[in-house]
Amino acid sequence: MPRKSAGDRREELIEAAIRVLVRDGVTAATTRAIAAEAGVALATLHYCFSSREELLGEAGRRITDRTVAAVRAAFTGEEDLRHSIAGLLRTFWQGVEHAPGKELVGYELRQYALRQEATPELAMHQVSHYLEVHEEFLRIVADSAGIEWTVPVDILARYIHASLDGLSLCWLVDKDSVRSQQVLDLMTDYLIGCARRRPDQNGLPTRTGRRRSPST
Amino acid sequence: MPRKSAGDRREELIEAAIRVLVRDGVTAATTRAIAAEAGVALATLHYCFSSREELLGEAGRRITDRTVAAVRAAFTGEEDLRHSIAGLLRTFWQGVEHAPGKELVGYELRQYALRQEATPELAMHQVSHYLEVHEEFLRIVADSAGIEWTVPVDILARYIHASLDGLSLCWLVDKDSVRSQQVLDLMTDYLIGCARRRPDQNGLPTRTGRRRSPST
DNA sequence: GTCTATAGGAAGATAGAC
DNA sequence: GTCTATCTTCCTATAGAC
Repeated sequence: MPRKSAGDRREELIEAAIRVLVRDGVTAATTRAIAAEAGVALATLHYCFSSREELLGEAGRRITDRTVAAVRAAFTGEEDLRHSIAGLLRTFWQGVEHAPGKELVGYELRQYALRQEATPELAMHQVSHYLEVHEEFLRIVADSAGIEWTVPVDILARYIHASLDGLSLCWLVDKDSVRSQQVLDLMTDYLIGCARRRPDQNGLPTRTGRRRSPST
Repeated sequence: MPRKSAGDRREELIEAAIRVLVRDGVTAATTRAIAAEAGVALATLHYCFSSREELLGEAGRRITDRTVAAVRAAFTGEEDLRHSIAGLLRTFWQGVEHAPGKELVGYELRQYALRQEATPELAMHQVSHYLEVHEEFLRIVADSAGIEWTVPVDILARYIHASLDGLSLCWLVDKDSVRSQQVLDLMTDYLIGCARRRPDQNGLPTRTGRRRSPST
């Protein structure tokens, strides 16, 4: 009833789409369901978006961005290497256990994008952002704990992303939190083995705390 | 036109469903598409299966069983630990790179099952069979190379499954075979670190080659 | 910009003749 | 056991009044 700009409506519809996606999944996120969730008529949705695919794409990108921003905000490096790495893994893992719906729809959207062949960018968006944030965290850990990685950071980031992603999917199926935690401990041990004391850089003290991406 | 037993038709329909699933994905595997692929009328499908869900469940289970059987047949342990572990990972990885469609539909079916809430067993079937075969391979590697694992085998199996699964999904998106291989090398190194020489068991020679599951 | 109404189609499943 | 024809429901998307 109240008239709003197309931009505002788009906004509301995207948020409504996210709610439906997280609650009921991609297949259930029909244009009708989303319009109903937003409290507007079906035609209004098509006035703001050219197609369901466009809306789902926007919603998907936003879910990724929001998740990545959340972990970015939650994570801080520590001086103790083990705690720092464990914290990195925990930051991601808590997101999974506390919001399984979000995690699940992340997978669904990735496959939705892979099958559409008109939206491979959505899948890439998701993966590349996760890889980036892992790289960033690895650098923070290294800075905080005063170490350097013996393995290229992009490879290590890919390794962490893959392992966490696969472990999440496994947990979504069997909900075995105990064994999952043991696997996380395993990963922690391995990552510690990939670190070596940083050769002293003429007295410069190691920086601690957060490090913002130096150039974007 | 030719009359067959309901059992034979079921068989043909399951195989047809698998072809459609691998080629076009879960969403495209409609009852009509499957019936057409099998060359029978739509009603024949519903004569043999009570619902689309039942048929997809059967097809999904068979895909898993077949994939697991294939890797089982392809893998053999070796005396050299590194080669043995690398072989284990390669056995799975080749399946991914050579048949991305199968891999992708595996993910899709898992999520389909997770959302149906009437078929959680399909997802469990998939995960538990993969975990089992990894456990089995880890034991074969240990036997062949004459080592023992310093980490519980079920945890190590979960770790390998999760990492391979996540890496596959990542590769399906960005197709970065080079970096994926480097991650596999990383995993190999780590697994080697989880092995220790087996304490000599009063002269018994280490068994080499395949080991069939001792009791089933 | 927002709505009601509807086009136009594809989905799962069934009826009933053969 | 197999078919054609159809029911019913749900989908995406649009037409056109307000």
